[in-house]
Amino acid sequence: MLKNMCLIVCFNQMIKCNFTRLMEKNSTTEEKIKQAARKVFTQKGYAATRTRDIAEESGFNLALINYYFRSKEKLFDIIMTEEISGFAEKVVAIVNTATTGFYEKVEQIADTYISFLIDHPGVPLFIINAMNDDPKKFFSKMGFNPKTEPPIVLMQLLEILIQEKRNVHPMNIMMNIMGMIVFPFLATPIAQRIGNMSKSELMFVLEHRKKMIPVWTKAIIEAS
Amino acid sequence: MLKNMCLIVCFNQMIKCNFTRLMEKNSTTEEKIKQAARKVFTQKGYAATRTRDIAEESGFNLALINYYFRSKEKLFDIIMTEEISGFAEKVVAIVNTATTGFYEKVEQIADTYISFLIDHPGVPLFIINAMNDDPKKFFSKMGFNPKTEPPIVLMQLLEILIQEKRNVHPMNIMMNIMGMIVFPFLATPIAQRIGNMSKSELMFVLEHRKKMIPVWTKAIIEAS
DNA sequence: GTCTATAAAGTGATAGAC
DNA sequence: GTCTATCACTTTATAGAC
Repeated sequence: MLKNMCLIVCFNQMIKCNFTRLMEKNSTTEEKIKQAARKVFTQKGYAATRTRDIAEESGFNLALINYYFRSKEKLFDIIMTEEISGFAEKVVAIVNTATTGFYEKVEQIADTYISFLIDHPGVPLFIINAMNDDPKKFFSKMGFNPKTEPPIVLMQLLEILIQEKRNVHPMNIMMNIMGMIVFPFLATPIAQRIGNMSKSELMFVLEHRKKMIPVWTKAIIEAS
Repeated sequence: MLKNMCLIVCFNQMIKCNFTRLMEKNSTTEEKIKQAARKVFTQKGYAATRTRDIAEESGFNLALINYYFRSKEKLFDIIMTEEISGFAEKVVAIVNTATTGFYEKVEQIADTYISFLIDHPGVPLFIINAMNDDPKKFFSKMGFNPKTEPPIVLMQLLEILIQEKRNVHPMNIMMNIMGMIVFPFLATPIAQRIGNMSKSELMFVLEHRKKMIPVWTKAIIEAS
């Protein structure tokens, strides 16, 4: 009988423990505050958000922000680092594979990124601001340092340009590719106001870009 | 003798007056504060700049900002409006002429804009932030309202796309053109760090873009 | 862990002397 | 017009009760 009781208690403990482990990632106070911070920081930027905004958005008290994260800046750094890795890690893998060719990589990047950005349209502006605000900090958070070898895509592109005797700086091509992927998410208001586009129309245009960016890239290189 | 004195005084007054008129546009206190404000606002954005920063940058006292401009926000609005018109007015003229063709316009815009942006590299990020921060305010300051007819370029592009039976949304082409012009100025840190480019190298690349953007545009359209 | 209350510093704006 | 001094308010951060 005693043994049975013990087992039940043990079992309940186990359930509780696993349940907690499963839930905690999304429902801890700490995590809730982080989610609130991510939302507000992404929307308004560092300077314009007050810790009170984050507290309100999280549903918790102002003091808890400092209890969990020490300061506004430390919290921001965590969010920034996460956003950067979320943005970068997808691409780093693709960009540094030797087994795929250049155009194949462009295809993968365009597809992966645009899908990601459709779900996180505020990320590009957030990242570009963080990058311009403090480049050194940004690239170190990104795990990039001057000694890092240039990514394989860049080498592959260079090879194509040399082989085909194109007269362009590879960075000019890379900027076009990055711009084609990212710019629409910076200029959404233009599309909406001047282009007079509805949300679904914008969606259609963005989906179309996934397919077209590799094609356009090829055309750009061949015209150079 | 009295008459001579009078003439001299008059003459001196005239000199002084004209001299003042010539100088005042650049050396009035008001103008100096505006220049300081432009610099700081463009560098750090509205929320992150303190009126004290502007005062220090201008060389004048904090109180003079309110004396001349009533409030931080009113000063910002003036700067924003000026930046927007400076950025827009160049293009509006080009974009709405019926006498030039589409590709000719792209040529002119690329050339004019990139030259302008080389001298004012902080403007694109400033404008994009202002636009995303408060689109309604932004477009009204820009003199654009929903009733405004779409610019002539857009019509000309549409005509080309229909005539050549291209299967793209015109906005997709416009975003590429805008992105090709503007994106390098948002991503300068990438070029410098990852591309490891010196300032002169970056300059060379940017100059090359002036010529290439029309060519690339044509290639993109023909590949669509 | 979470709250209330408050300290400590910052920030926009103004009054008043010169 | 320009400055110093200061007010009024906001904002980050912490102390201490529960």
